[in-house]
Amino acid sequence: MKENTGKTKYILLGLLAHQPQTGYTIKKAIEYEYSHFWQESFGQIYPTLKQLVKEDLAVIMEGQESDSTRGQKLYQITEKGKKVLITWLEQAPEIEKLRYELLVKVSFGEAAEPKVMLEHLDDFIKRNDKNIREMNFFLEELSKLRLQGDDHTYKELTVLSGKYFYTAMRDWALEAKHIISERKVDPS
Amino acid sequence: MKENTGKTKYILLGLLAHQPQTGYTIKKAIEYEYSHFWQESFGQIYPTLKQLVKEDLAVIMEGQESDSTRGQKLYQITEKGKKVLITWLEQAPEIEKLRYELLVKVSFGEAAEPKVMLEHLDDFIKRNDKNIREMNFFLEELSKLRLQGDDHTYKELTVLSGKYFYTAMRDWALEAKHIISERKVDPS
DNA sequence: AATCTCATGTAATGGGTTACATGATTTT
DNA sequence: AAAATCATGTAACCCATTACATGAGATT
Repeated sequence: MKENTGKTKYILLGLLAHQPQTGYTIKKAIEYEYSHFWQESFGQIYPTLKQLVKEDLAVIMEGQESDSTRGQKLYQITEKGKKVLITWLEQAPEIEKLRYELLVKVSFGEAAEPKVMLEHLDDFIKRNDKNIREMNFFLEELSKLRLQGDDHTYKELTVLSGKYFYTAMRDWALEAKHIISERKVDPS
Repeated sequence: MKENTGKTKYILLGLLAHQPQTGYTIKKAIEYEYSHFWQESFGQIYPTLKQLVKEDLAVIMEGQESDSTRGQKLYQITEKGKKVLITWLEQAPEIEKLRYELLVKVSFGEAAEPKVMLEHLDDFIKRNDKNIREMNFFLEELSKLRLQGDDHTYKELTVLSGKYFYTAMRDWALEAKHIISERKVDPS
């Protein structure tokens, strides 16, 4: 088995710290709540869960399953796991590197017809608009929960970051389209 | 040798379309002008250049080196290479996936002391401010070149995207700090 | 009965960074 | 003479996705 010095381990600990879960529900949770800034595949999740158990950071909750769980394994974080999680949270996060294929294409825009980049930007704007609507929807949901005394401040912050991010990208693309169009009309 | 179905190939073609270059100058160009949205290592660049030659997308410029080039190989894009580049530019870019460790940590913020996330956010704000200043500097430089009749519209667009992006991230972090602090003072 | 979703897991493959190896030229 | 930079390249390793294999339970 691999050593796994990466981040998957800590994401899983963070999710297990919230509530005991199976590999499958962890995957679904990441897809639903983290996909705009993080992703994990089954190929990472299952081996890493095994690793967590091996390192005493999590245990499989045996017995007392009320309903007949078919084959699933419910993982629970240990005290040691909580400590490891907190230590990791305190460490400075890695400086983020982006890989934005759209921007690479735009940078080579001169080599193509202006229409090509304008179309890519249109698609990009649509995508970002969709994401902005999604972020707004989540913010409303979280705000409702808050009124019911159910606080999710930190989750809200990540959704808010998505809103800021997608809005900035959309606004940039609108300006970029404008700049390219101007130039097309008046190539002085 | 690897097949390399990835993007490296096209980035190199895009850079070679601008001017003939060596692997080394390509690396430096990517570090200087692309690092905020793309990166490549020597371990990718050199094998890919070989591959380009093998596929007739680039050739090594032999002879006529005026100054004694020590061991370096100057690569030049071929007509076939230009066609392949244009075809790639026309294809829709891959939908971008982010991996933002800071946001993962923030999402687990409840498990740590508020001070921990506030400090991470402070660092993040500083980093973004630095990047914003850098983008502004680049924009000024490009604007000067423009006055001299040297157009870099598409390059400017990518720098502008950086400015939008880093500004949005900084503004979000400022609001996030505010929200966490409010909550700390008044934990009703 | 067939199909869909739940559920776990492994193997193959790909893509990328880092470390290492080598040597020339330039700067201090 | 030593150190820094220029310059190319390979090997090891790591991380991650995808494809595949298996099977239970639920739905049509």
